[in-house]
Amino acid sequence: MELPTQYNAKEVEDKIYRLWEKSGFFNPDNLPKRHKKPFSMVLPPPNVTGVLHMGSTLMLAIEDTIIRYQRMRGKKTLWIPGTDHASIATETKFLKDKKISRGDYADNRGEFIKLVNEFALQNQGLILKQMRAMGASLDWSRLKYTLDENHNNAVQEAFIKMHEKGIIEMGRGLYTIINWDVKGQTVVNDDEIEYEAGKAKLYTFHYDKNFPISISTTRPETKFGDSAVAVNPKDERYKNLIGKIFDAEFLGKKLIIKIIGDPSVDKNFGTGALGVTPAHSKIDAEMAIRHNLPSHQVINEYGRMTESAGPLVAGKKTAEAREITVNYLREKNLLEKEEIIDQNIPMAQRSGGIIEPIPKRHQFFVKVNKKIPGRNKTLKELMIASVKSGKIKILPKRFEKIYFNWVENLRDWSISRQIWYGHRLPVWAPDPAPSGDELPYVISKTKPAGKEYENYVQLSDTLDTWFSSGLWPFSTLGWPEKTKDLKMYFPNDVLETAYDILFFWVARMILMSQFLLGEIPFKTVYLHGLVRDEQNRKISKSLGNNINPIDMIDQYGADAVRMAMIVGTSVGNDSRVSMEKFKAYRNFATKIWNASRFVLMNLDGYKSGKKPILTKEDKKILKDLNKLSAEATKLMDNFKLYSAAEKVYHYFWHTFCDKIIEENKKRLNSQNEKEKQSAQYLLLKILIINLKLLHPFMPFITEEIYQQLPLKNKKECIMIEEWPTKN
RNA sequence: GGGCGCUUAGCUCAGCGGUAGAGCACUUCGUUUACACCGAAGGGGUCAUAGGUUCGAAUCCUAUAGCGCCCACCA
Repeated sequence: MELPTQYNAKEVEDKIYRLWEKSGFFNPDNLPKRHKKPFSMVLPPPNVTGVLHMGSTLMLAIEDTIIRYQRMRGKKTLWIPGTDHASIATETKFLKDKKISRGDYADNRGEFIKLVNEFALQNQGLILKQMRAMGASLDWSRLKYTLDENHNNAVQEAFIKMHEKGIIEMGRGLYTIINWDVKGQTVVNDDEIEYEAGKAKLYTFHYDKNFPISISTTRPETKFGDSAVAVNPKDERYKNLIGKIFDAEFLGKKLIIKIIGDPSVDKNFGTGALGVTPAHSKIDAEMAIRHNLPSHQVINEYGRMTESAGPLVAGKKTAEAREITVNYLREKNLLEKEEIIDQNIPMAQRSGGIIEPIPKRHQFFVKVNKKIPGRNKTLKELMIASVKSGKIKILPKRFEKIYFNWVENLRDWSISRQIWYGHRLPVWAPDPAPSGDELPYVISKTKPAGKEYENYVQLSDTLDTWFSSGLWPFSTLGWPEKTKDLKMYFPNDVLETAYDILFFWVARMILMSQFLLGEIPFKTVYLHGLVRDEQNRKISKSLGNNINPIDMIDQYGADAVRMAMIVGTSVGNDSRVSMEKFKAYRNFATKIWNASRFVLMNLDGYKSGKKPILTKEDKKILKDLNKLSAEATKLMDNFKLYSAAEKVYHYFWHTFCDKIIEENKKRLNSQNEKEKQSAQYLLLKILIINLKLLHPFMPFITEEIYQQLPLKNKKECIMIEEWPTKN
């Protein structure tokens, strides 16, 4: 048989992938009988508008390796593919791309959604194709999308169930301070904020000449909304003022300021007195509730001053208002001090716009500290117990600590978004909404029937995209229906993802699963790190160090790319990629190819199935090989993929090729048929075992060679061969 | 401010209580009919520093220094 000396990955990969797809074995329903015990994972669904990047390449390499290993171990393996509509990300991208705003479609939301959806889906085929190019053995017959009818239904159902139990609640209006993304025109959750290090001026001043205390602030423009000055109750300087109420005139605006004592005030910061602005600070709002203070909103959703900010600044942008305020204070000799301090500026992760804390009505929240009726536990407690009990194992273990730390400090999850593209809340309310904080509303998937609901419309808001993603491990299996898949494949065995979405996603899945199914969503969480370039920089477009994985696959082959991603990458740690690495494993592929070619070339007269006489030396070699298999198995079971890959690599190249093949060349050329047969048997045996051990890592080349081997009991493909634990 | 990591051969990283490891790079040699995307031989580390525990420490403990990440967001 004539094979080229260099392995042509490009030619082989398409052909082999088609062979696998045709075999049907990506779908566990089609696997042979020996595959009984289920093993399931979901693919973290990439954003539908995305393209494959190095991070997703790493993810696919790890997950496919795990799945292929488990499949060979005889598991009934299910790996579900899907894509995410990624509401806020996609809508932001769409608006930017088309240079329009939601306002342009104010009267035609339907049309807007249609356009975003088209925009979102136009690239879906590309990312799916790229996953195939990596060799991912995903069950395409179960392909899901987060806007599928079933998933949509799951989202509505989840909302309804959580609302029923009082775990989802509407916020309290004026005293509910949310993070408002002025640029993106939506509420965002605490963890969607990024802080930019910066400097700010801290101003110390009196509201007016008659006011007895001076206060410090970095945001003078918010002071129009003040309703109190808080001091520490133990602060001797102010003790006797507590409880008094003063009228103050602040740039033409009349303020009624009560002096309150609150232990949260730091005596040593600034003047030790804090102007309380309930409408524009979460901490102040909490204080206002404790002390029963009124709240006045002075900044609106567009980052401009409201009417209640008074005549001199109403309608101005916050920055202008600040300038006017400071100038005024300076002129009137009310400004005591200006100092520069370090301050981090909150920015919206998606839009990059400034975050403005403002009050907002009719917002829904997941209450994490509320006891769930009938279970007497809070979501927080359930989330912690899932991991503390050992039911969920997080790898590497240090992330368990990080997880606990995060969950313990978790605050209520704000889930309403003013985005349009996404899952709309199943909430109906009168249109127009009555003024005031109270809103009569009905929870329903469709418009509630009845005369009294005639003027009800569905709320405009959609749900935080992570609310939807949190359902993924079971919605993909058919939940809320009681499907066969759900019964068989839930909880998932492994959830593999990047550590930077531990909170966003992993924690939310645990929350949702515990609440809705009373069960953990998965048993093991395998976290991988970031992929960096050879200079340890993050890979990003702006740095220009972007490596396109598809180019790498074209150039070096998918197997080499997969190995380069896996070897040298331990669980939870960042890894680096470089051309050298790709090259090294491309060379390894060639080595595998040539060694196999050599074995095949020397099989003249070989009788398969007949076991020849083996020397002591041969037996020792096979025994060592057993040891290797056992070691690799143990490493794989412990998710030490990098280590297993390296071991097999090393054995194949430096033991099998450099020693065993070399030492057997003489025997292969021997005139003694028996000796020749023994050598042929030995080499072929070692080769096939190595191919199996390598298959999860380098599926294409091992399959291509397997297809050409003369074997007894040959399976349809190496993909469903038995993983060698002993030979 | 709180937390978590990392520091081992030139580079990237394993090892995590029993005489220092891998890949890549480097040096020398080799046109052996599988492979030069190759082979053979070889050089190279007081495992960040200082203490401690131990018969024995890269490995456990405590400090120190440098680097990195996450969380909080003091008005």
